[in-house]
Amino acid sequence: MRKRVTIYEVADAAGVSVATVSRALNGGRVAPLTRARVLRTAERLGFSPSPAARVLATGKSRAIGVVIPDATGPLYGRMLRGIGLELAQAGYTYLVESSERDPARERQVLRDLSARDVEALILIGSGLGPRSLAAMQGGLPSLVLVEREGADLAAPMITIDNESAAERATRYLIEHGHTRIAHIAGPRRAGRERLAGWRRALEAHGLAPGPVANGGFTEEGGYRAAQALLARGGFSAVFVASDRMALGAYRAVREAGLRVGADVSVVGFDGLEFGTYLDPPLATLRQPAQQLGQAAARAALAVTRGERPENVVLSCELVPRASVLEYGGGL
Amino acid sequence: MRKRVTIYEVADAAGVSVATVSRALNGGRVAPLTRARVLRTAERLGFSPSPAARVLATGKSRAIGVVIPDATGPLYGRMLRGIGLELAQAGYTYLVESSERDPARERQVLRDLSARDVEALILIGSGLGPRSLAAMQGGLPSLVLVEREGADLAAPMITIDNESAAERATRYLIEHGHTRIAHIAGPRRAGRERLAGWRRALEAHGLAPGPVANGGFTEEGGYRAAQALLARGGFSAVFVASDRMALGAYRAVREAGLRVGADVSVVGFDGLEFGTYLDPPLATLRQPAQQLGQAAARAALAVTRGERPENVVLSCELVPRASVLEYGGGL
DNA sequence: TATAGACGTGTAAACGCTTACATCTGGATC
DNA sequence: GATCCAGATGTAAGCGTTTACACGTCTATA
Repeated sequence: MRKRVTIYEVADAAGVSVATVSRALNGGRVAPLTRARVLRTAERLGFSPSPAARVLATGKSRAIGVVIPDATGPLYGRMLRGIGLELAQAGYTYLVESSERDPARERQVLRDLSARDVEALILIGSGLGPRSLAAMQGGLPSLVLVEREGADLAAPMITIDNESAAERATRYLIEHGHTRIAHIAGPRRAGRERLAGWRRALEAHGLAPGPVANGGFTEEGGYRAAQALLARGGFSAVFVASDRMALGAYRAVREAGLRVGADVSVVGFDGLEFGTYLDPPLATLRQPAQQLGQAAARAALAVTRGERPENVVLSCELVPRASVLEYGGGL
Repeated sequence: MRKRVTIYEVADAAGVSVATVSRALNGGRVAPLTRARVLRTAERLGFSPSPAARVLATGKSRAIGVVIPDATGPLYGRMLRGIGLELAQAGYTYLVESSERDPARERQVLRDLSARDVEALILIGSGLGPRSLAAMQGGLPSLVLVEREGADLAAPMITIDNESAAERATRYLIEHGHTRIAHIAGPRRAGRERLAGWRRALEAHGLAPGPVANGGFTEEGGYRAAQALLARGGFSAVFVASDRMALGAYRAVREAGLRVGADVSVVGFDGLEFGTYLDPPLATLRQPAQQLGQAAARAALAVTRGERPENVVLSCELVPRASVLEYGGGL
C-alpha cells in the first residue's frame, strides 16, 4: 500500500499551516501567491486528499447509491453511463448493487448501501413496492425513483412518457393502414400506461380497440399471448409492450405459418439491440436510457443539496423498421 | 440527512466503553455476556458504524475499483455481477468507471479511482498498453488484469484460453466435414491467440490453413473481411474471431447471394445474446463472463491481503447452432 | 499464601481532513 | 496619529472509529 502524503507534509513543505493548505485546495480565501505556492507544492509531492478523512470531517461522502434490478439488463448499462457521466462532473461517484429481482435481496442491498455513507439512493426499475419502501424510508437516505412506482413517497420520479410513446407506436400502425390492432400488454404501471396509450390512439382515430392479451413482460409470456391472439384472430397488427415479448410473438406468428410484416405487423417497445437482427427487424420505441440516467443523477445531486427537484418525464423515439408494413388486406 | 448513532451512544447505553463496543462488534475478546448486551443495544439503537471513520482508523477502505472499456458492453454487465457477488461476500464493494475506449479518459479514470481509496484496481479488457500502465503504476493501487495485455506488470492476470477455444471452434467445423476453413481475425493478444488456435486445429488434422482476413473486432470490419474472403473463395467455412464481426460476415454472405449454413458455415466467438436471433442462429464460443468477474474479484481480495495470487485461465463453452452445417460439397 | 498469567475492560492516541475562532498585519478613515 | 476594519493566516477542536497499552480480577500453580 502506497504511503499517503498528508496535508501536514504539504503544509510543512510550503511553509504554511494545514488550514491554509486546505483553504487553498478548496477555494477558501487565501492570498493568490500563497495559493499558487501551495498548489505547486501539493502537485510536486503528489498529494491527494484522503476521501475518508474528508467525509469524516464534512459529513458529505460525494457518493450516490444505485440499485438496479438486474446487472445484465441491456438498458441498465446505458443508464449507468448517464449517471456516471453526470455525477463525475460534480465530483461524485456511485456504488451500484443489483437486486437480481429478489425482494429480500433488494432490502438487503438497500440496507447495505445506506450503511455505506451514500448521500442519496437512485432506485431503477421495478422492485419493492411503495409500501415496503415507505416502511424502510426512515432508515434510508433520500430516494430518486427511475421508472418505478412510488407516487406518495415524496421522492423525485424520473420516468418516460409511456402513454404518449404507446400512442405513437399505435399511430404508426394506423398510419400504415391498419385498423384492427391488437395489444400484448405488460404488468405494473408501465404496462398500464402503455395499454392506455394504445387505447387513446385508437379512440382518437375512431377505431375499436382490438383484442388484448397479457404477456408479463417476458419472452415466453409474449409467445403465449400472441398464440392466444392468433387463435382468436381479428387483427392485422399488434402493438407489443416490450421487445422481449415481441420476440415471443415473432415465434408464435412464425409457428402459425404467418410472416411478421407481410401478414401481421408488429411494433415493440424498449429499443433493445437484438431487434435490429430479427427477421424482419423489429420496429420499436427507443427508451432514452442514458438520458434517464443523467436526469436521475441530476435529481440525486439536487437532493443532496437539500433541494426538492421536479419530476422528469422523458419521451421515447419511434424506430421504424420492416416489421410494420402497409396493410395489404391480409388476415 | 439522518443523524448518526455513534459508538459512544451505544457504549453509554450498554454501560461499557467504546473500546468494548468496538471489540464486541469486530470479534475482539469480550466476555460473552457483555458482547450479547452490546450487540443488543447496538441493534436497538440502530447503530451502524461510519465507514469513513473506520477507513480512517484502519486504512482499509473495503472497496475495489473496476475499469471497463464500455459501459454498455453486454459482457461487462455479467462480469460486474460476478465481481459484485464475490466482493459482497467479503464485505467489499466496488466502484466502476468506464474509459469509453479513450486512452486519455482511461488515464483520468485511473487517477480518479486511485484517489478514492480503493484497495485494488481491476482493469477489464483492452485499454492503455502495458508500457503506459507501468509508467503510472507507481501512483496506483495494485492491479488485477482481466483479458488484457500486461505480461511484465507483476499483476495477476485473469484470462480465457483463447487458443483452445479457437481450436475447439475450428475443430467443430472440421467435424462437420469442412476442410477448407477461412478465418476472420482480430487485433491484439486475443486476436493473435484465436488465430493460433485456428491454425493449431488445422495442423492437428493435417489441413492447410485457409485464407485469413482482418476484421478489427468490429461489425463493419467483419463485413469487409468477409467480402474480401468471398472474392477470393476457396473455403466452405469460416471461423470468425468475434460475434460482432460474424454479424458483418452474415451481411456479406447474404449480399453475395449465398446462405450462411447451407453455403458457408460460420462460427463466432463471445456468445453474445443477439447470436440467438440471427438467421440462422450463430454457433459461437461462450465467454465465461461472470466467472471471469468472480475470479478477478477473488484475485483482488487476495491482493489486498498482501498475497500474490496465481493467474487464472478459464475456458469457453462451444454453443453449437445452425450456422454450421455438414459440408455438402458446395462452394 | 504469594504470584504469575490469562482474561476482561478502560483510557487515550492516532487516522487526515475541515472549519470556527483567534491573531496579526497593513492600509483607510477621521 | 489613533482607530477600525478587512484580509490573510494560524491554532486547535472536532468528525467516529480502531487499537496499543495499562489496569484490575481471578484462577491455577508453586
